[in-house]
Amino acid sequence: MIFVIVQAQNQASCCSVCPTRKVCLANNLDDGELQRLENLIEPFDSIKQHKHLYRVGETAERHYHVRSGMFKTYAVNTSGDEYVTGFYLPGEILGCAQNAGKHTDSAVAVETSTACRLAESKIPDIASLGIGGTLFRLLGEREDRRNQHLLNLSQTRADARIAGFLIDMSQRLSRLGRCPNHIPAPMSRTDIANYLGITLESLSRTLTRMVKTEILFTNRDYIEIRQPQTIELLGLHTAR
Amino acid sequence: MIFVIVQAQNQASCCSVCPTRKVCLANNLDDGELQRLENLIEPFDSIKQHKHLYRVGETAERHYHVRSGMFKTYAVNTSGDEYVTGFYLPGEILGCAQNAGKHTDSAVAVETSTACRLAESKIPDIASLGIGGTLFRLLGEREDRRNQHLLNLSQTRADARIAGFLIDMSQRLSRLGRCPNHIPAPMSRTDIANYLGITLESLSRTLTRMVKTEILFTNRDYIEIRQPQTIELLGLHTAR
DNA sequence: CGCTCAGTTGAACATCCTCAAGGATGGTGG
DNA sequence: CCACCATCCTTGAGGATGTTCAACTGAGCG
Repeated sequence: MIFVIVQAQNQASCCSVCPTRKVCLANNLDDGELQRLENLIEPFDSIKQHKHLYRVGETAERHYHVRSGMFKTYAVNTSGDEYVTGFYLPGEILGCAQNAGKHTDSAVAVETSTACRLAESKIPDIASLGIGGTLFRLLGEREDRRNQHLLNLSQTRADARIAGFLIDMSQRLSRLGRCPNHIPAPMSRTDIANYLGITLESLSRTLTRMVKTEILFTNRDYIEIRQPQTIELLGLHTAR
Repeated sequence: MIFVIVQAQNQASCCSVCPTRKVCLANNLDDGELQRLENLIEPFDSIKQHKHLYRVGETAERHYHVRSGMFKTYAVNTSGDEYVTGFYLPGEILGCAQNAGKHTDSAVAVETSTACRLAESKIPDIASLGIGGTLFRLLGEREDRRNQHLLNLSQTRADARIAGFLIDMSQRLSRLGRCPNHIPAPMSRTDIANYLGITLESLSRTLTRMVKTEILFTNRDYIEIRQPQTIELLGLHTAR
């Protein structure tokens, strides 16, 4: 009986049956390449809600690829304030941000999630698989998202920041083949507000207003975009 | 006579006599390695004020290393608004931000400057020189600065953002062996305000207030930090 | 059932933004 | 060399927006 369970887990850890296969490194590989990739990747781990994937200051030896669920990364300043620096969906990479070989942020699961590990030392092997390009594409997209977030934070209006956040999530969900108007929100409102650089109260008030005007529908678990075109307009709008 | 001038230029383009040698890729190389590096790097170009190093959408074939002066990078949104995404000092790398092989931002000289070019195709050769580590360190520092900027923008107070900016510039100047309290400002106030996500007027007013309280001294060309400890405090302070 | 914590709502206040006008500076042409 | 102009920067007043502090609501859980 135990044996059966173990076998089931092994199967589940295989890239060939991974639900995010189409959007991660395993994209566009033939069966032989896929098997070689599986030998390079460390079996995925299940990370319980609020458990850390890694912490700031730890030696950065791996990249992590989200397989299911959601992670957030955050940094803490000298005053002890937490700053949420990113949310990560399946297929996305985290753990790259490092300085002098140490992680410069911490990563925690906002809901029970799974992630594959890829040792940095294996990156040359990855490149030889002909998927170095995919790796760099993923890293490039990550950089691009960070730039977008930066531009988003240079806006002052709360509704514009929220819209920018929703648009970003929306695009990333479409890429996963999921509904772009149904934004899962397993993270707390505090986390979202923090990520957007506004207070919890501002976020709450603005969301409430957007629900009243039927731009959104929200509950504890998700945010539903009812008027995508309005959100799009708000996101483009800059306060200056 | 012409020959003499050409020879002088060639000498100047050599890493061995480069003023930023100690903070760029040429760091810690012996004479032989230095010569091999010089063969990989394209001779530096002088870029006149307001001239572009590259533009968004162009094929990203090279990294650029600032040799002297200062560059800014910026993006333009669909409404035509400009967003300054970074300022670059000697020794720093720009041109990495790309998506699908195209530059996602534009780079322009804010004063007459020089920059070395490094073709991406040469990066494997760079790695073989044993300075791949230095390249990744430079890239890592760049990533780190971007993260800091992100955290800076999540603050709402103009004085905190300005302080964060000055602290960042200060640290980068020290690394160059230059005075950390004398911040050159060849870029316009508009550029700085834009970079900090505040209006030109807010920047101006806040700077004026800081000058009146003798925290700073400013003129068109530079910002002098008179009370580093006050700036430090403001930078740590978060509005939330 | 009551506790706790996340989220919402309210009122007063601080800060920033907008629009507008007034300097200062650097370059150009007479 | 100086007057003029364009541009950049500074300053002012009023309105919009976000923050703070505090009270309240509601869902989840022992």
